[in-house]
Amino acid sequence: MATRYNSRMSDLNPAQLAAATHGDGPLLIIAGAGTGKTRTLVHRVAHLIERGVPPERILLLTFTRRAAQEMLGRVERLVGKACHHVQGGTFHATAHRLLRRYGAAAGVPSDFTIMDQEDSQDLMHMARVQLGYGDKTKRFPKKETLHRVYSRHVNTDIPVGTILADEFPQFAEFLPDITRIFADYTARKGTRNLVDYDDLLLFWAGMLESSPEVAARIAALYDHLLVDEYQDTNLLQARILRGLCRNHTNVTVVGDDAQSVYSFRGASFRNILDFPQQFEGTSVVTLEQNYRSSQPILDTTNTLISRARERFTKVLWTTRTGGDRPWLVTARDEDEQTRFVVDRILELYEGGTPLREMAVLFRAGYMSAAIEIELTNRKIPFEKWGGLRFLEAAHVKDVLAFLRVLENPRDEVSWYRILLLLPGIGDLTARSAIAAMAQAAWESSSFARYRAPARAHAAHASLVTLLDTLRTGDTAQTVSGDIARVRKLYDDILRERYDQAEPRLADLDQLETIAGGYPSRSAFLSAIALEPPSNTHDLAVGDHEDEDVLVLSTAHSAKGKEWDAVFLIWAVDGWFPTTRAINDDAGLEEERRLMYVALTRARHHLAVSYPLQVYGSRRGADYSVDQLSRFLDRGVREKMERVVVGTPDQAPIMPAPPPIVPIDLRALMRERFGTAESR
DNA sequence: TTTTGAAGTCTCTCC
DNA sequence: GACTTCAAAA
Repeated sequence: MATRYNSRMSDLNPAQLAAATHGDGPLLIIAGAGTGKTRTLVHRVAHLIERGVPPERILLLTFTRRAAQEMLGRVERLVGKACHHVQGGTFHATAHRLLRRYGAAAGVPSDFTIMDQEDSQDLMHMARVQLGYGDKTKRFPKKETLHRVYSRHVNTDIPVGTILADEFPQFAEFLPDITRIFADYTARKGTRNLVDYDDLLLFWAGMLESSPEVAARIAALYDHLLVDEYQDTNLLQARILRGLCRNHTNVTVVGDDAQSVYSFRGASFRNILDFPQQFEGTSVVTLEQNYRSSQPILDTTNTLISRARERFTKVLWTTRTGGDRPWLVTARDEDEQTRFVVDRILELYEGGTPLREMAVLFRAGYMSAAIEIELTNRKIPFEKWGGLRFLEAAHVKDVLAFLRVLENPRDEVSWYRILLLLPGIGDLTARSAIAAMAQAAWESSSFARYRAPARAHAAHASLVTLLDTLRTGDTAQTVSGDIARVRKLYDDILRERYDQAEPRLADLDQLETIAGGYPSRSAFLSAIALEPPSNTHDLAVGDHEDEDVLVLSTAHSAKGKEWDAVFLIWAVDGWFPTTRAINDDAGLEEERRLMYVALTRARHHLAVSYPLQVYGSRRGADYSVDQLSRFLDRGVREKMERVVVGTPDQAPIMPAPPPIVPIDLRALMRERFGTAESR
């Protein structure tokens, strides 16, 4: 038994070995980028299993489902199929599983529906309108803002008033109104049997803190807890961990404060810094030897992150020698940038680097549009991670809404969405129908009994028929069968509503296919809310691991990954860092860490590019001259190789004299804070 | 009361 | 440059 695993352990360096074979008690692993963090965690799981810990009593919390699967796959290669029973997934998915099983005991009905972010915002909107904040006498926060404040409050425990004062001072005066809306929002979720993302965590923490019997049962499920990417967890998640540590303190967390990039959802690298205080007797292991990147790349990224205000000091080093310096590519404009990236990709490909070993990274999803077009033209296969998602498309959400009201007749958000689709029904009719159903305690035939106005008779009748068919066929029917039936009604509406119907109909075909893989409607609905397919390839059946496809990804979605060659595009001030963060120290620091994450993905080749001139309407201008990202300061640039493509001194092709737009600080301030200029 | 057209907003990151 | 929201017409 020990032989197999001992031989595997020889792959590890002393620090990794110490972490992997750590006994009981809390363990904090500070792991710099590319230092074999995953390898260490994988070996630790293997070690625990070999030591006799039952796999099903190990809980591995990761940032994405993909990360969990990848790790468990590697554990399997070490210890065999025993690891199949290791519990794993995201915090949210784990919370979901536990709530379905133990929620009832803690007062949470087990048949709830999960709302995604947009649903939550819609429900927030309903609360807002209901309470009479719809009229525009004064500037009042929109549903997105309301939801953001709410979510931050739940995840960080920061009082709503403080959040408003810090981040939305222009809305601070509305605190009492906002509090009322939040109260109504919460009540609505309760009566409609809806649960948002934050509730999943909140109820999990609640089960552990308020109900001793349930808490004991849940805490007794696991002997060892392991958490990956701990720098991206928030206070609520830390509370959950503490709650799980009733009977033992066998909790291992791994993270890198320099890679904390999710503060927008309440994460704080404080969690890492405070871990030793929260768990007494913590052992700390630091991993500093980098196995990923060449020395010149490391020199560049080390310099970049050395500018950070506050961090654990650790300098990554490698024994690898040689390698090219990263390129800093100045392109005349976006076209030149695109051409450079695609040409270089082909060059590397000709040289033997598979497409799968290359990635193009950017700050936000929409920045890859030009590259996508060019790749399509040149017939280079790619997949895109992050950015706008398939499931967020309006037509997909429409179809899902039908399934959701079947699953949860009290789902007000979905009812409203469906009703508005029907000809002859608008806002008012939809609300009155919903009110009638609420009156009838959401009894399933109450919609059929609703007396629709004359012009909506036909629509009402066909919807009643459809829902009846779907309800009665319940037992024998498949989820994709349900969707097919919904589409008999919906496809016509879709053609009516959208200009380019064809690609949208194709999306629905795909949805039908995915649904085929799920045993029940509720399993399907929960799964797609918690683990949405992250790229178009995930949607197709089967695995595509072996396919040779280039990756386009947001910097966020690239975290935890690595490639032989990495291209970071749009390294322009105002894009990366985004303008939103420029007046905010903490935001700027996070942007810097995000760029650090992006650049440290590269093993051998790294190119950072930025176009000098941008055409098109950005703040109303036809044209602007851009500056290199402030993060690539002189010290960083000295570690890089400068490359110029296009002819930058050539006069730009454009109408009229160049209306160069300086950043108007006053306008920005006015936008942020209303009228006052001082601050 | 719904629908349609036009002005206005605001750009992100993810479970 | 896309999507939402607001206002007028059917």
